[in-house]
Amino acid sequence: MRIGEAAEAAGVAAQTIRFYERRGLLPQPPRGPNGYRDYDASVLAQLAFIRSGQSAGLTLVELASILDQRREGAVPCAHVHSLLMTKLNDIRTRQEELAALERDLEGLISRSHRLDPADCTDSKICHIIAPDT
Amino acid sequence: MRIGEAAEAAGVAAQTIRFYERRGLLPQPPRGPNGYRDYDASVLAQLAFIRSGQSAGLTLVELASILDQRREGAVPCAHVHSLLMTKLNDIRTRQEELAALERDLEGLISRSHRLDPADCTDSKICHIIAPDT
DNA sequence: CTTGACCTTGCACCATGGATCAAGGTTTAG
DNA sequence: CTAAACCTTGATCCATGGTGCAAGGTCAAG
Repeated sequence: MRIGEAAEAAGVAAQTIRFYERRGLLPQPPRGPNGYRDYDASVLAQLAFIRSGQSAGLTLVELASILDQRREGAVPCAHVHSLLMTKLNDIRTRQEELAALERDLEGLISRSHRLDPADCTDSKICHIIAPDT
Repeated sequence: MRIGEAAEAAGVAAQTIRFYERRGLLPQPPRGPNGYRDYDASVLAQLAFIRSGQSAGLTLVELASILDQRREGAVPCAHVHSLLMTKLNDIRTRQEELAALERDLEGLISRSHRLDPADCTDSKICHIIAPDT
């Protein structure tokens, strides 16, 4: 199976497959006499895995580490579990940051309703966004 | 006031000031006979404004648009208000995305407790992260 | 005169996940 | 034979917000 067929079957661009190979997510496939990459069906499972992993918020580097373990013959479950736990923690932290930012923005917006544009002086540039009120 | 003094007074690196100038956030200051930038105090207000704007989640491009309006003599209040509203919407959307991702991750993690590593076949790569269950 | 601190410019680099282009080789169909 | 469609490599670019380096000019103190 050539790269274009694999790409179409997996729903990604052929360039993306080469990119994954360079990044170590996919192993280097055997080549035909013309230098073309010759894939077997397992590449489709790996591409599907990458997609699922990405939708779970894992980065390509993290997915590469999982695929590496797999290729070395290990069962990556424990590693995956710890990656997922870390990711979940990151997400919760990010959520708190966003919530804080949301409160800030709501404050600024409600303040903007009380302020008079005429009071917006050059020196402040914008009195809605004022240096730490 | 030279760039180093301005940088120290504002608490940013001198290179950052040059970077802002290139990005259009700061106007090109007059130069001394030696070619050195010669700032007046207003640059400090602008730097402070940039910091506040950033902490409100605005990008440098957005802040540049505000500062541009200011320099053209306009009162940017309406523009700022619309930027803030858009930003607030973006944040809420992002929060929902993160919440969905959090639920997905929790599902995967709880599933990982029920699964047996022995069932983790090569073809699936990792049965915790399985192509769309 | 020399040293050190400051300034100038321009360019390259960091991570992220690819997209796009250039210049050429191959294969397949008409 | 030729054109289209596919493949190869390598390089460059996107946005974000800077950081760092190199090579040189300037200025004040000792």
